[in-house]
Amino acid sequence: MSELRIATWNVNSLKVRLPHLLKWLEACQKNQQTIDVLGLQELKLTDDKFPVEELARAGYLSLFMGQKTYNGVAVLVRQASLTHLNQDVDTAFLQVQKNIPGFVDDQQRLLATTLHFKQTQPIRIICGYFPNGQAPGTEKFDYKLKWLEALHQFVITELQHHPRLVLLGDYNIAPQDEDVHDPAAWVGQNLVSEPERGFFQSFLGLGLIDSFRMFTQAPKIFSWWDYRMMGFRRNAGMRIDHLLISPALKAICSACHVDKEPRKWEQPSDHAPVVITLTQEESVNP
DNA sequence: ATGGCCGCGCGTCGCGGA
Repeated sequence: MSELRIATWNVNSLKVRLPHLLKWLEACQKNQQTIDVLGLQELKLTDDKFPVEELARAGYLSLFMGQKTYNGVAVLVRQASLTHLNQDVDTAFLQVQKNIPGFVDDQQRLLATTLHFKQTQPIRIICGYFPNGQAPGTEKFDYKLKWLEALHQFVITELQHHPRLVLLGDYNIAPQDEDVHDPAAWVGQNLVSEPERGFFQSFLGLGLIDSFRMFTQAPKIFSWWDYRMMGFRRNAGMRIDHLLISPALKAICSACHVDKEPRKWEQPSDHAPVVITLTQEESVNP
């Protein structure tokens, strides 16, 4: 029996958070919870500043698309998890798509790629940093809805070509009231408003499954906590980072959890990583 | 305790984040 772990983490500046990232990857490995694929969001750096070498020394190949100050996404894959035919950057990241086709955007928010593993059949990864939206009624909110509509169309096409698909990232949407620390205070606001939740449901309507809700979870599990007002200490958070999986992956998905540990460290990201485990009977591509 | 943040940039406050 072999396992594959796929994670998402908004690091809120990779420059500041690289030590946390390396420490977390190492800690996971030490705990027999090695991360095989990691989608990162909010790199906040240009491509020339991406820490390719440091991550390579940690055993990971990197696909990334950054910009100055804002946004930026990456997909990391553990080299040792890839088949022997996919051992360098050019062969590891196949069928790369940068941003949403047909959606003109100067913000770097989406990477899609296909990975070929030793442990299991190929998997399509779509890593997104969904727009924040600021507040309903603003231009940024309109942009968020347009981005979501374009993504919805893109995912329809992707599912036709890639039955084994994970749509992961910082969705900036808390899908249900149970994903919000104080639902009454947040009614109609950004991250929980009806149109945003409507788009989240529309992804489920395509057959995607919220991996987190496949399993019994303790109440009040969140993935983001505001830096202000002692959000983390009060567990005043939201669950806005998600891994949606296609039906073909549902049967082998055996766990999904938020790892709060890195949020407790000094100078943390305001988001915690979320991890899914895929369990396969045996190796298929030795 | 009802309120306190953080990262970035030709910056020393304003913006964006969520």
